[in-house]
Amino acid sequence: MATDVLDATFAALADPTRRAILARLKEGEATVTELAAPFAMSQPGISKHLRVLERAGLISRGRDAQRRPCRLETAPLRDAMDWLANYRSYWEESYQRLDALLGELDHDGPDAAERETP
Amino acid sequence: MATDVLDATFAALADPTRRAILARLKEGEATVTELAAPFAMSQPGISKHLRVLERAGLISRGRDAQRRPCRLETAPLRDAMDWLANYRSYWEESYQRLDALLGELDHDGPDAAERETP
DNA sequence: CGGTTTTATAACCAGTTGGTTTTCTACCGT
DNA sequence: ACGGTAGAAAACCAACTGGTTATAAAACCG
Repeated sequence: MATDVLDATFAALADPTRRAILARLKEGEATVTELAAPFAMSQPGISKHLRVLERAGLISRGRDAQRRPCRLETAPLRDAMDWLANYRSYWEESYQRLDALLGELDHDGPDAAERETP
Repeated sequence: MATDVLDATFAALADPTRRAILARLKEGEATVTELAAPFAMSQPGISKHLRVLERAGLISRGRDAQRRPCRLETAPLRDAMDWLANYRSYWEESYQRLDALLGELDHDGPDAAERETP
């Protein structure tokens, strides 16, 4: 998993407009003007965002006369999730420790193991 | 899940130095100089990266005399994974469709249902 | 052909980012 | 009290971002 791929992916995801565009593309292909409609932004503004998404591999574009329909590409999203998944065990481990602590408190009260002379 | 939280999280993750710092912190707490050691970068450079990570909630810092040990905080990583997980069904669906298509080909050949006058 | 629609490109601007060097503060050990 | 160590803060810089307007290119429609 090349670092600059993750760089581009995370950077592309760090903008709410671009995340909204991706969310819209989950519903299916869309043209640039369709994608631009919900936003109070100029068309070239949207085109710039689309170029960022395209260079990150998050969308691909076809041809339909004048239109350039965009479609979602999920491969980089999976790479990003794979990277994040490396941390899943870490936070689940925290839960396990918390669970164990709570269980111990419930049973014996705090520091039951360390107590010696009651 | 507030959008500016995801903004800050993804933006923080979009830098290889910062991702390497997080990876190091999986092994446990570390001081600034410990974190800086592997990089060909000035100490203030690392401090700047740490501030970005801290403002994104990805690390927290304690006190140990002059040292400010950093520890990993996973909550924003979970939020990021939650957001990405919304796309998991999409790419799995693609696999399902591919699976279905391959199964159909194997059984009846393509377009078996549409055939009428052989 | 001429006009309209769809998209891309260019040039520009303000603000942010990633890095530097220099300096400052706070704490430790002797 | 004093010198050394850990880290932060400030000032600066080049490069990149996110937005704009204006213009151009490509393909349709009549």
